[in-house]
Amino acid sequence: MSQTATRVYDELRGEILGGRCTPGARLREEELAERFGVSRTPVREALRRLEADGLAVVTPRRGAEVVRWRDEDIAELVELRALLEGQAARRAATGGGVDLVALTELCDRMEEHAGAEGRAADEITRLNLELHRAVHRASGRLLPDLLVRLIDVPVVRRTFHAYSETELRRSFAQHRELIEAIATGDGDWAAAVMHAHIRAAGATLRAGREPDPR
Amino acid sequence: MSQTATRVYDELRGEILGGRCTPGARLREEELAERFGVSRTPVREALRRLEADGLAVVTPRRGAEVVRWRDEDIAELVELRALLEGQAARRAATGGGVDLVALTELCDRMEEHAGAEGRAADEITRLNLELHRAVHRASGRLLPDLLVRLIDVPVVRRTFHAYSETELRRSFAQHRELIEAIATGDGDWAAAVMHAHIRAAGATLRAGREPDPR
DNA sequence: GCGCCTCGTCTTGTACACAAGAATCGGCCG
DNA sequence: CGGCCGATTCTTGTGTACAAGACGAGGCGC
Repeated sequence: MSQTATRVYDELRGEILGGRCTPGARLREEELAERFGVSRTPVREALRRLEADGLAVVTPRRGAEVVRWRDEDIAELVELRALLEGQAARRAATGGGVDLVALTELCDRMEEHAGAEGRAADEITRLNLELHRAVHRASGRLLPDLLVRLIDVPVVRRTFHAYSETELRRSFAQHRELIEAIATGDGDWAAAVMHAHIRAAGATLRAGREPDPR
Repeated sequence: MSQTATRVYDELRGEILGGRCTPGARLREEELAERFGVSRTPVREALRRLEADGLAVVTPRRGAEVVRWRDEDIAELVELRALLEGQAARRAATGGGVDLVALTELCDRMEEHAGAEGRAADEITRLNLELHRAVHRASGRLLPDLLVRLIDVPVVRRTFHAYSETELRRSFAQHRELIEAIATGDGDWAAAVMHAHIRAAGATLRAGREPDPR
Protein backbone atom coordinates (compact mmCIF):
# COMPACT_ATOMS: atom_id res chain seq x y z
CA MET A 1 0.00 0.00 0.00
CA SER A 2 2.02 2.86 -1.23
CA GLN A 3 1.27 6.55 -0.92
CA THR A 4 0.06 6.31 2.65
CA ALA A 5 0.62 10.00 3.22
CA THR A 6 -1.49 10.89 0.20
CA ARG A 7 -4.31 8.66 1.39
CA VAL A 8 -4.35 10.33 4.80
CA TYR A 9 -4.18 13.72 3.10
CA ASP A 10 -7.11 12.97 0.80
CA GLU A 11 -9.15 11.61 3.67
CA LEU A 12 -8.61 14.57 5.95
CA ARG A 13 -9.08 17.00 3.13
CA GLY A 14 -12.39 15.44 2.27
CA GLU A 15 -13.52 15.67 5.85
CA ILE A 16 -12.60 19.33 6.14
CA LEU A 17 -14.10 20.32 2.79
CA GLY A 18 -17.23 18.31 3.51
CA GLY A 19 -17.70 20.16 6.75
CA ARG A 20 -17.32 17.02 8.82
CA CYS A 21 -14.52 18.69 10.78
CA THR A 22 -15.50 21.65 12.90
CA PRO A 23 -13.25 24.69 12.35
CA GLY A 24 -10.70 25.03 15.11
CA ALA A 25 -10.70 21.31 15.88
CA ARG A 26 -7.29 20.07 16.89
CA LEU A 27 -5.56 17.56 14.66
CA ARG A 28 -3.33 15.46 16.90
CA GLU A 29 -0.79 13.42 15.05
CA GLU A 30 -0.92 10.32 17.19
CA GLU A 31 -4.70 10.24 17.26
CA LEU A 32 -4.88 10.48 13.46
CA ALA A 33 -2.11 7.92 13.07
CA GLU A 34 -4.04 5.45 15.16
CA ARG A 35 -7.28 6.21 13.36
CA PHE A 36 -5.78 5.56 9.94
CA GLY A 37 -3.67 2.68 11.13
CA VAL A 38 -0.39 4.28 10.12
CA SER A 39 2.55 5.86 11.90
CA ARG A 40 2.93 9.53 12.69
CA THR A 41 5.30 10.14 9.78
CA PRO A 42 2.79 10.13 6.91
CA VAL A 43 0.27 11.93 9.12
CA ARG A 44 2.77 14.74 9.62
CA GLU A 45 3.25 15.06 5.90
CA ALA A 46 -0.49 15.13 5.30
CA LEU A 47 -0.91 17.89 7.87
CA ARG A 48 1.80 20.01 6.26
CA ARG A 49 0.16 19.64 2.89
CA LEU A 50 -3.16 20.68 4.36
CA GLU A 51 -1.47 23.74 5.78
CA ALA A 52 -0.02 24.57 2.37
CA ASP A 53 -3.55 24.36 0.96
CA GLY A 54 -4.80 26.74 3.59
CA LEU A 55 -7.05 24.11 5.15
CA ALA A 56 -5.17 23.79 8.43
CA VAL A 57 -2.91 25.97 10.51
CA VAL A 58 0.01 24.44 12.35
CA THR A 59 1.69 26.30 15.17
CA PRO A 60 5.22 25.12 15.95
CA ARG A 61 5.31 22.83 18.97
CA ARG A 62 1.57 23.31 19.39
CA GLY A 63 0.15 21.19 16.67
CA ALA A 64 -2.32 21.62 13.86
CA GLU A 65 -5.96 22.61 13.78
CA VAL A 66 -8.67 23.01 11.16
CA VAL A 67 -8.60 26.51 9.76
CA ARG A 68 -11.17 29.02 10.96
CA TRP A 69 -12.77 31.34 8.41
CA ARG A 70 -13.74 34.84 9.44
CA ASP A 71 -16.34 36.96 7.69
CA GLU A 72 -13.82 39.37 6.22
CA ASP A 73 -11.92 36.38 4.84
CA ILE A 74 -15.02 35.31 2.96
CA ALA A 75 -15.40 38.76 1.43
CA GLU A 76 -11.76 38.74 0.35
CA LEU A 77 -12.19 35.24 -0.98
CA VAL A 78 -15.04 36.28 -3.27
CA GLU A 79 -13.08 39.27 -4.55
CA LEU A 80 -10.04 37.17 -5.36
CA ARG A 81 -12.04 34.40 -6.95
CA ALA A 82 -13.82 36.91 -9.17
CA LEU A 83 -10.49 38.37 -10.20
CA LEU A 84 -8.61 35.13 -10.78
CA GLU A 85 -11.39 33.00 -12.19
CA GLY A 86 -12.18 35.89 -14.49
CA GLN A 87 -8.58 35.90 -15.66
CA ALA A 88 -8.70 32.12 -16.08
CA ALA A 89 -11.80 32.42 -18.23
CA ARG A 90 -10.15 35.14 -20.31
CA ARG A 91 -7.11 33.01 -20.99
CA ALA A 92 -9.19 29.92 -21.65
CA ALA A 93 -11.15 31.87 -24.25
CA THR A 94 -8.14 33.34 -26.00
CA GLY A 95 -5.68 30.52 -25.61
CA GLY A 96 -7.71 27.65 -26.98
CA GLY A 97 -7.25 24.17 -25.63
CA VAL A 98 -10.69 23.88 -24.08
CA ASP A 99 -12.87 20.87 -24.72
CA LEU A 100 -16.15 22.65 -25.37
CA VAL A 101 -18.05 19.40 -25.81
CA ALA A 102 -16.99 18.15 -22.39
CA LEU A 103 -17.99 21.46 -20.82
CA THR A 104 -21.39 21.32 -22.47
CA GLU A 105 -21.92 17.78 -21.24
CA LEU A 106 -21.13 18.88 -17.70
CA CYS A 107 -23.81 21.55 -18.03
CA ASP A 108 -26.31 18.98 -19.31
CA ARG A 109 -25.67 16.66 -16.41
CA MET A 110 -25.88 19.45 -13.86
CA GLU A 111 -29.24 20.53 -15.17
CA GLU A 112 -30.50 16.96 -15.21
CA HIS A 113 -29.60 16.57 -11.56
CA ALA A 114 -31.34 19.82 -10.75
CA GLY A 115 -34.47 18.47 -12.39
CA ALA A 116 -34.54 15.36 -10.25
CA GLU A 117 -35.20 16.99 -6.88
CA GLY A 118 -33.54 14.25 -4.86
CA ARG A 119 -31.20 16.56 -2.98
CA ALA A 120 -28.59 16.29 -5.71
CA ALA A 121 -26.68 19.33 -4.42
CA ASP A 122 -23.56 17.27 -3.73
CA GLU A 123 -23.48 15.93 -7.26
CA ILE A 124 -24.14 19.34 -8.75
CA THR A 125 -21.33 20.73 -6.62
CA ARG A 126 -18.98 18.08 -7.94
CA LEU A 127 -19.91 18.71 -11.57
CA ASN A 128 -19.67 22.47 -11.12
CA LEU A 129 -16.22 22.08 -9.60
CA GLU A 130 -15.19 19.93 -12.53
CA LEU A 131 -16.37 22.55 -15.00
CA HIS A 132 -14.50 25.32 -13.25
CA ARG A 133 -11.35 23.22 -13.06
CA ALA A 134 -11.51 22.50 -16.77
CA VAL A 135 -11.47 26.24 -17.41
CA HIS A 136 -8.60 26.69 -14.97
CA ARG A 137 -6.53 24.00 -16.62
CA ALA A 138 -6.82 25.78 -19.96
CA SER A 139 -5.53 29.00 -18.41
CA GLY A 140 -1.91 28.06 -17.84
CA ARG A 141 0.33 26.52 -15.26
CA LEU A 142 0.49 28.99 -12.36
CA LEU A 143 -3.09 30.12 -12.12
CA PRO A 144 -4.65 26.71 -11.42
CA ASP A 145 -2.34 26.26 -8.44
CA LEU A 146 -3.31 29.63 -7.03
CA LEU A 147 -7.00 28.90 -7.49
CA VAL A 148 -6.82 25.70 -5.47
CA ARG A 149 -6.49 27.79 -2.34
CA LEU A 150 -9.59 29.77 -3.26
CA ILE A 151 -11.80 26.97 -4.55
CA ASP A 152 -11.15 24.18 -2.11
CA VAL A 153 -12.72 25.91 0.82
CA PRO A 154 -15.53 24.45 2.91
CA VAL A 155 -17.74 27.49 2.52
CA VAL A 156 -17.44 27.46 -1.26
CA ARG A 157 -18.29 23.81 -1.41
CA ARG A 158 -21.58 24.49 0.36
CA THR A 159 -22.72 27.22 -1.99
CA PHE A 160 -25.02 25.09 -4.11
CA HIS A 161 -26.84 23.87 -1.04
CA ALA A 162 -27.84 27.44 -0.33
CA TYR A 163 -29.02 28.29 -3.83
CA SER A 164 -32.67 29.03 -4.47
CA GLU A 165 -34.35 27.73 -7.59
CA THR A 166 -33.86 31.11 -9.26
CA GLU A 167 -30.21 31.36 -8.31
CA LEU A 168 -29.60 27.85 -9.54
CA ARG A 169 -31.10 28.61 -12.94
CA ARG A 170 -29.10 31.82 -13.21
CA SER A 171 -25.94 29.92 -12.35
CA PHE A 172 -26.63 27.35 -15.06
CA ALA A 173 -27.37 30.07 -17.58
CA GLN A 174 -24.04 31.70 -16.77
CA HIS A 175 -22.26 28.41 -17.39
CA ARG A 176 -23.83 28.22 -20.83
CA GLU A 177 -22.95 31.81 -21.55
CA LEU A 178 -19.38 31.23 -20.40
CA ILE A 179 -19.01 28.34 -22.81
CA GLU A 180 -20.40 30.47 -25.62
CA ALA A 181 -17.96 33.26 -24.82
CA ILE A 182 -15.05 30.82 -24.79
CA ALA A 183 -16.21 29.26 -28.06
CA THR A 184 -16.31 32.71 -29.61
CA GLY A 185 -12.81 33.43 -28.34
CA ASP A 186 -13.98 36.62 -26.67
CA GLY A 187 -11.78 36.92 -23.59
CA ASP A 188 -13.43 40.03 -22.20
CA TRP A 189 -16.86 38.45 -22.46
CA ALA A 190 -15.71 35.23 -20.79
CA ALA A 191 -14.03 37.16 -17.99
CA ALA A 192 -17.09 39.31 -17.42
CA VAL A 193 -19.45 36.34 -17.24
CA MET A 194 -17.19 34.52 -14.84
CA HIS A 195 -16.79 37.62 -12.72
CA ALA A 196 -20.54 38.02 -12.44
CA HIS A 197 -20.93 34.30 -11.78
CA ILE A 198 -18.61 34.46 -8.79
CA ARG A 199 -20.04 37.69 -7.42
CA ALA A 200 -23.52 36.21 -7.57
CA ALA A 201 -22.32 33.23 -5.56
CA GLY A 202 -20.77 35.67 -3.11
CA ALA A 203 -24.09 37.41 -2.64
CA THR A 204 -25.73 34.12 -1.73
CA LEU A 205 -22.94 33.42 0.72
CA ARG A 206 -23.42 36.77 2.41
CA ALA A 207 -27.21 36.56 2.44
CA GLY A 208 -27.93 33.28 4.15
CA ARG A 209 -25.00 31.78 5.93
CA GLU A 210 -25.78 28.11 6.46
CA PRO A 211 -29.49 27.83 5.78
CA ASP A 212 -28.87 24.11 5.41
CA PRO A 213 -27.29 22.76 8.62
CA ARG A 214 -24.37 20.35 8.21
CA MET B 1 18.66 24.30 18.44
CA SER B 2 15.01 24.19 17.71
CA GLN B 3 13.32 24.68 14.37
CA THR B 4 15.84 22.67 12.44
CA ALA B 5 13.42 22.13 9.59
CA THR B 6 12.82 25.86 9.26
CA ARG B 7 16.54 26.56 9.19
CA VAL B 8 17.07 24.07 6.38
CA TYR B 9 14.06 25.50 4.56
CA ASP B 10 15.35 29.07 4.83
CA GLU B 11 18.80 28.05 3.70
CA LEU B 12 17.63 26.14 0.64
CA ARG B 13 15.12 28.81 -0.21
CA GLY B 14 17.81 31.44 -0.12
CA GLU B 15 20.01 29.39 -2.40
CA ILE B 16 17.26 28.85 -4.94
CA LEU B 17 16.08 32.45 -4.92
CA GLY B 18 19.64 33.73 -5.09
CA GLY B 19 20.25 31.64 -8.16
CA ARG B 20 22.91 29.57 -6.47
CA CYS B 21 20.98 26.41 -7.37
CA THR B 22 20.69 25.61 -11.04
CA PRO B 23 17.11 24.84 -12.14
CA GLY B 24 16.56 21.13 -12.45
CA ALA B 25 19.23 20.28 -9.90
CA ARG B 26 18.32 17.26 -7.83
CA LEU B 27 17.79 17.71 -4.12
CA ARG B 28 18.71 14.43 -2.47
CA GLU B 29 17.56 14.13 1.10
CA GLU B 30 20.56 12.33 2.49
CA GLU B 31 23.02 14.66 0.81
CA LEU B 32 21.26 17.72 2.20
CA ALA B 33 20.93 16.10 5.62
CA GLU B 34 24.66 15.52 5.74
CA ARG B 35 25.41 19.00 4.48
CA PHE B 36 23.31 20.65 7.17
CA GLY B 37 24.32 18.19 9.85
CA VAL B 38 20.77 17.04 10.54
CA SER B 39 18.74 13.94 9.87
CA ARG B 40 16.56 13.34 6.85
CA THR B 41 13.35 14.12 8.71
CA PRO B 42 13.65 17.92 8.84
CA VAL B 43 15.11 17.93 5.34
CA ARG B 44 12.01 16.18 4.07
CA GLU B 45 9.81 18.76 5.68
CA ALA B 46 11.85 21.60 4.19
CA LEU B 47 11.54 20.07 0.72
CA ARG B 48 7.77 19.75 1.00
CA ARG B 49 7.52 23.36 2.04
CA LEU B 50 9.64 24.40 -0.92
CA GLU B 51 7.29 22.46 -3.14
CA ALA B 52 4.30 24.24 -1.64
CA ASP B 53 6.03 27.54 -2.46
CA GLY B 54 6.52 26.46 -6.04
CA LEU B 55 10.30 26.48 -5.69
CA ALA B 56 10.80 22.74 -6.03
CA VAL B 57 8.94 19.87 -7.63
CA VAL B 58 8.88 16.51 -5.93
CA THR B 59 7.91 13.39 -7.83
CA PRO B 60 6.80 10.50 -5.63
CA ARG B 61 9.55 7.95 -5.16
CA ARG B 62 11.80 9.99 -7.44
CA GLY B 63 12.83 12.83 -5.24
CA ALA B 64 12.84 16.60 -5.46
CA GLU B 65 14.48 19.00 -7.84
CA VAL B 66 14.75 22.76 -8.24
CA VAL B 67 11.86 24.06 -10.30
CA ARG B 68 12.45 24.92 -13.94
CA TRP B 69 10.85 28.06 -15.34
CA ARG B 70 9.72 28.16 -18.94
CA ASP B 71 9.26 31.30 -21.00
CA GLU B 72 5.48 31.04 -21.08
CA ASP B 73 5.53 30.69 -17.29
CA ILE B 74 7.30 34.02 -17.03
CA ALA B 75 4.68 35.70 -19.18
CA GLU B 76 1.90 34.24 -17.06
CA LEU B 77 3.77 35.27 -13.94
CA VAL B 78 3.88 38.91 -15.02
CA GLU B 79 0.18 38.91 -15.87
CA LEU B 80 -0.79 37.45 -12.53
CA ARG B 81 1.49 39.73 -10.57
CA ALA B 82 0.04 42.76 -12.33
CA LEU B 83 -3.45 41.56 -11.51
CA LEU B 84 -2.87 40.57 -7.89
CA GLU B 85 -0.40 43.26 -6.86
CA GLY B 86 -2.76 45.75 -8.44
CA GLN B 87 -5.56 44.39 -6.30
CA ALA B 88 -3.30 44.50 -3.24
CA ALA B 89 -2.51 48.15 -3.92
CA ARG B 90 -6.21 48.91 -4.34
CA ARG B 91 -7.09 47.36 -1.00
CA ALA B 92 -4.13 48.96 0.72
CA ALA B 93 -5.31 52.35 -0.53
CA THR B 94 -8.93 51.91 0.48
CA GLY B 95 -8.52 49.83 3.59
CA GLY B 96 -6.05 51.96 5.52
CA GLY B 97 -3.54 50.35 7.82
CA VAL B 98 -0.48 51.30 5.78
CA ASP B 99 2.51 52.95 7.41
CA LEU B 100 3.16 55.64 4.85
CA VAL B 101 6.20 56.94 6.71
CA ALA B 102 7.87 53.54 6.61
CA LEU B 103 7.12 53.20 2.91
CA THR B 104 8.62 56.60 2.21
CA GLU B 105 11.74 55.74 4.16
CA LEU B 106 12.15 52.58 2.09
CA CYS B 107 12.02 54.74 -1.04
CA ASP B 108 14.62 57.09 0.39
CA ARG B 109 16.98 54.29 1.18
CA MET B 110 16.52 52.65 -2.20
CA GLU B 111 17.37 55.86 -3.98
CA GLU B 112 20.41 56.42 -1.79
CA HIS B 113 21.72 53.00 -2.69
CA ALA B 114 21.15 53.72 -6.34
CA GLY B 115 23.24 56.87 -5.99
CA ALA B 116 26.21 55.00 -4.56
CA GLU B 117 27.13 52.89 -7.57
CA GLY B 118 28.73 50.10 -5.59
CA ARG B 119 26.71 47.27 -7.06
CA ALA B 120 23.90 47.81 -4.59
CA ALA B 121 21.39 45.85 -6.67
CA ASP B 122 21.02 43.20 -3.99
CA GLU B 123 20.22 45.76 -1.34
CA ILE B 124 17.80 47.60 -3.61
CA THR B 125 16.13 44.28 -4.37
CA ARG B 126 15.72 43.63 -0.67
CA LEU B 127 14.26 47.07 0.04
CA ASN B 128 11.94 46.86 -2.95
CA LEU B 129 10.70 43.48 -1.78
CA GLU B 130 10.08 44.92 1.66
CA LEU B 131 8.05 47.78 0.20
CA HIS B 132 5.91 45.45 -1.86
CA ARG B 133 5.34 43.18 1.09
CA ALA B 134 4.21 46.10 3.23
CA VAL B 135 1.54 46.83 0.64
CA HIS B 136 0.56 43.17 0.52
CA ARG B 137 0.20 42.94 4.26
CA ALA B 138 -2.25 45.83 4.23
CA SER B 139 -4.39 44.07 1.64
CA GLY B 140 -5.84 41.28 3.74
CA ARG B 141 -5.11 37.76 4.80
CA LEU B 142 -5.45 35.60 1.68
CA LEU B 143 -3.79 37.76 -0.92
CA PRO B 144 -0.34 37.95 0.70
CA ASP B 145 -0.17 34.16 0.78
CA LEU B 146 -1.04 33.93 -2.91
CA LEU B 147 1.53 36.55 -3.80
CA VAL B 148 4.36 34.65 -2.16
CA ARG B 149 4.24 32.17 -5.01
CA LEU B 150 4.54 34.99 -7.53
CA ILE B 151 7.11 37.17 -5.79
CA ASP B 152 9.56 34.66 -4.42
CA VAL B 153 10.79 33.51 -7.77
CA PRO B 154 14.43 33.55 -8.84
CA VAL B 155 13.75 35.46 -12.02
CA VAL B 156 11.86 38.20 -10.19
CA ARG B 157 14.64 38.58 -7.70
CA ARG B 158 17.09 39.33 -10.49
CA THR B 159 15.01 42.07 -12.08
CA PHE B 160 16.83 45.00 -10.53
CA HIS B 161 20.14 43.69 -11.76
CA ALA B 162 18.87 44.04 -15.29
CA TYR B 163 17.47 47.56 -14.92
CA SER B 164 19.01 50.40 -16.87
CA GLU B 165 19.48 53.78 -15.24
CA THR B 166 16.30 55.03 -16.88
CA GLU B 167 14.27 52.01 -15.84
CA LEU B 168 15.53 52.31 -12.30
CA ARG B 169 14.44 55.93 -12.07
CA ARG B 170 11.05 55.12 -13.51
CA SER B 171 10.64 52.32 -11.01
CA PHE B 172 11.48 54.66 -8.11
CA ALA B 173 9.08 57.27 -9.44
CA GLN B 174 6.32 54.67 -9.55
CA HIS B 175 7.00 53.76 -5.93
CA ARG B 176 6.56 57.40 -4.95
CA GLU B 177 3.39 57.69 -7.01
CA LEU B 178 2.04 54.50 -5.46
CA ILE B 179 2.54 55.91 -1.98
CA GLU B 180 0.79 59.11 -3.01
CA ALA B 181 -2.14 57.16 -4.42
CA ILE B 182 -2.42 55.12 -1.23
CA ALA B 183 -2.19 58.26 0.90
CA THR B 184 -5.02 59.79 -1.12
CA GLY B 185 -7.08 56.66 -0.66
CA ASP B 186 -7.60 56.34 -4.40
CA GLY B 187 -7.79 52.60 -5.00
CA ASP B 188 -8.07 52.80 -8.77
CA TRP B 189 -5.02 55.05 -8.97
CA ALA B 190 -2.98 52.79 -6.73
CA ALA B 191 -3.99 49.71 -8.70
CA ALA B 192 -3.14 51.36 -12.00
CA VAL B 193 0.29 52.49 -10.85
CA MET B 194 1.11 49.08 -9.50
CA HIS B 195 -0.14 47.43 -12.65
CA ALA B 196 2.09 49.60 -14.80
CA HIS B 197 4.98 49.05 -12.37
CA ILE B 198 4.78 45.30 -12.80
CA ARG B 199 4.26 45.38 -16.54
CA ALA B 200 7.33 47.58 -16.90
CA ALA B 201 9.36 45.05 -14.93
CA GLY B 202 7.95 42.35 -17.20
CA ALA B 203 9.16 44.22 -20.27
CA THR B 204 12.68 44.30 -18.86
CA LEU B 205 12.48 40.60 -18.15
CA ARG B 206 11.43 39.84 -21.71
CA ALA B 207 13.96 42.19 -23.30
CA GLY B 208 17.26 41.07 -21.86
CA ARG B 209 17.20 37.74 -20.13
CA GLU B 210 20.23 37.57 -17.88
CA PRO B 211 22.45 40.41 -19.11
CA ASP B 212 24.26 40.11 -15.79
CA PRO B 213 25.55 36.53 -15.46
CA ARG B 214 25.06 34.96 -12.02
C1' DG C 1 -7.77 33.16 49.87
C1' DC C 2 -5.00 34.31 45.99
C1' DG C 3 -1.07 34.07 43.24
C1' DC C 4 3.14 32.01 41.87
C1' DC C 5 6.16 28.35 41.25
C1' DT C 6 7.20 23.68 40.21
C1' DC C 7 6.50 19.11 38.79
C1' DG C 8 4.17 15.85 35.79
C1' DT C 9 2.04 14.73 31.57
C1' DC C 10 1.17 15.31 26.89
C1' DT C 11 2.40 16.53 22.19
C1' DT C 12 5.39 17.64 18.81
C1' DG C 13 10.34 17.68 16.79
C1' DT C 14 14.26 14.96 15.48
C1' DA C 15 17.11 10.95 14.85
C1' DC C 16 17.61 6.39 13.30
C1' DA C 17 16.46 1.80 11.13
C1' DC C 18 14.18 -0.89 7.93
C1' DA C 19 11.35 -1.76 3.70
C1' DA C 20 9.94 -0.91 -0.97
C1' DG C 21 10.20 0.98 -5.50
C1' DA C 22 13.28 3.01 -9.31
C1' DA C 23 17.23 3.63 -12.00
C1' DT C 24 21.30 1.85 -13.76
C1' DC C 25 24.69 -1.22 -15.14
C1' DG C 26 25.98 -5.61 -16.64
C1' DG C 27 25.28 -9.86 -18.90
C1' DC C 28 22.89 -12.76 -22.07
C1' DC C 29 20.32 -13.91 -26.05
C1' DG C 30 18.79 -13.08 -30.69
C1' DC D 1 26.34 -5.81 -32.68
C1' DG D 2 21.99 -4.34 -30.62
C1' DG D 3 18.24 -4.94 -27.65
C1' DC D 4 16.17 -7.08 -23.72
C1' DC D 5 16.16 -8.90 -19.16
C1' DG D 6 17.83 -9.31 -14.47
C1' DA D 7 20.37 -8.10 -10.34
C1' DT D 8 22.57 -4.62 -7.75
C1' DT D 9 22.53 -0.22 -5.81
C1' DC D 10 20.60 3.94 -4.67
C1' DT D 11 16.89 6.83 -3.01
C1' DT D 12 12.73 7.63 -0.99
C1' DG D 13 8.62 6.07 2.11
C1' DT D 14 7.34 4.43 6.59
C1' DG D 15 7.77 2.82 11.36
C1' DT D 16 9.76 3.47 15.81
C1' DA D 17 12.38 5.52 19.75
C1' DC D 18 13.98 9.28 22.17
C1' DA D 19 14.37 14.31 23.38
C1' DA D 20 12.58 18.83 24.11
C1' DG D 21 9.16 22.18 24.78
C1' DA D 22 4.21 23.44 26.28
C1' DC D 23 0.24 23.08 29.02
C1' DG D 24 -2.14 22.01 33.26
C1' DA D 25 -2.62 20.65 37.99
C1' DG D 26 -1.24 20.75 42.43
C1' DG D 27 1.12 22.57 46.32
C1' DC D 28 3.41 26.11 48.76
C1' DG D 29 4.18 30.73 50.31
C1' DC D 30 2.47 35.30 51.18
